[in-house]
Amino acid sequence: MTDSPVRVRFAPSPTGYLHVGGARTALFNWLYARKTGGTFVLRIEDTDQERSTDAHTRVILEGLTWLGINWDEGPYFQGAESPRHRADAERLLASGRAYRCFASAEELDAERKLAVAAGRPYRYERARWALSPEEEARRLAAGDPFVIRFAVPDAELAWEDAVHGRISFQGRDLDDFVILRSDGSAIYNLAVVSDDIAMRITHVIRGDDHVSNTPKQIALYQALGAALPVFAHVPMILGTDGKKLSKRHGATAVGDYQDQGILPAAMRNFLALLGWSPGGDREVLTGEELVGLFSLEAIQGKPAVFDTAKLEWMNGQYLSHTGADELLPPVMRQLDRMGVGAKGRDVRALIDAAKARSRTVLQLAEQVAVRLDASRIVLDEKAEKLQKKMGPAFGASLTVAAGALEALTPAEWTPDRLLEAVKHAAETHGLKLGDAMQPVRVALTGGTVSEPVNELLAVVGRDESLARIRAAMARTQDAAPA
RNA sequence: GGCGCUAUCGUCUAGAGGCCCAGGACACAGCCCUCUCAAGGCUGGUACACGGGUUCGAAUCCCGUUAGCGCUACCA
Repeated sequence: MTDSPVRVRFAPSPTGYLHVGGARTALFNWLYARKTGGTFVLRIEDTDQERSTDAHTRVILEGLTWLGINWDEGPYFQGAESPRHRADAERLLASGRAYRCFASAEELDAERKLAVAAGRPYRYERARWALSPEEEARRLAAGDPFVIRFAVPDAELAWEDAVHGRISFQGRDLDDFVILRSDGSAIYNLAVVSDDIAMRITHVIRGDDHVSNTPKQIALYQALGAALPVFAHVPMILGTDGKKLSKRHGATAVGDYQDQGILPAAMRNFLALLGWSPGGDREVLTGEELVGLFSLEAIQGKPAVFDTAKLEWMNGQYLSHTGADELLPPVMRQLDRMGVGAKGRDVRALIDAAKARSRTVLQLAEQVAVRLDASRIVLDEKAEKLQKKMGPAFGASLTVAAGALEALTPAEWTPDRLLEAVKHAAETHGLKLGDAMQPVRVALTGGTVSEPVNELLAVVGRDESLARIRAAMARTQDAAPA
């Protein structure tokens, strides 16, 4: 089994967007495939006709692609495999491992309700619904609807889980579950096993919520005469309140993070570290390192809380270390959305100026926009406070700065010369460097935080910088009491 | 209720019997650097759920308790 080439699969059902939990499961499968030189198969489990949509399928594929998770085979659609599912059910029926059950859903529901009302656990009893051969033949001939149930063996159903170690269930604790509906379509557990066998899947890496399906599936593999794959059940992802991550917790879809300006590489790195650790103190890892270090056994057995603050920190790390060329497309897209044109400027220089102080592409684009377009300047709280605190000195500083800067020719408008000029002006007027710089920063950006002021001036440009300083001077004069 | 999984700082985790009166990262506080902030550096607080064993020795092994989570459908 384990000596045959590794084949793993990610099998989402297209009934919603690509959840971060699903994305992480996909990532683990992908990492394992890449690590072992195996094959990563994508299978869409669209057998729930009611809830599955093509739009969801598309979003899932886009999400995976965005994360850089590429698949080697597929996407296959489970719905197309129903003839094989049915054939497998028939085989089980023929071999006596499964049987027809004529109990209707209504009858069963009624019994269940009764049991619950009486406060006792409900169990499906095989004997309770058993029919004599004659009776079964009669109802079959009459065309009565029936489902096919799997006769769960009274035996231990155990496996060596790659993340949890040995897990064991007793067959007698499991009900005879339905494998084929009365309309002839397969139920999940049969469909999955049938597909995984047909696709020669060697390692089933999936969410923890499938642990209790596994004994049923193992019994099915055995009854179908197929070798068992290795199972690896990865724990759930929780919200900050310790509950399973859901819409209530805000962003849960991969697309949400894309919209918030998270870089795919950062998202991938963060997701990989959620429930898995390479050991030691490593945090920021390249895709290659992730692949090289990955192992199923190092996956954590307990659920992990999704910490947005750490994601953003991680994203900031990537933002700082990613070149402007690479950041240009997402920033341009965002500027576009904001309705800000590049005006023939080299946006890459602006990206380099602002990326170290941004945690998301959104923040970065906002900073680029301010440097591009004066109309986006809005005094923030700290800037207001500074201006108030400095009083007339604020305007005076600007006047000093303007004087020194105007003396510079366009050719002299370089970071070095700018720093020199401002320093000199500050000295001659007895100003502290900070008192000379901060008002300029506020005039140029509306905030008290930015790259060094001389670099800011250089990147905004001579005419534009001077215009912004003059505008700020005018503004402070208006605000000053008569 | 039954069955199963899990249990180290607020969060992500390192730790596979002595190296641990528990290490790193995020977050938080302070300091340094500095025109501001970020980055970087330094410092600080906070954790082995509880109770029994086993052992010369337990965060690490065993049992129990408690808690959280999952499953318990003609959903996937």
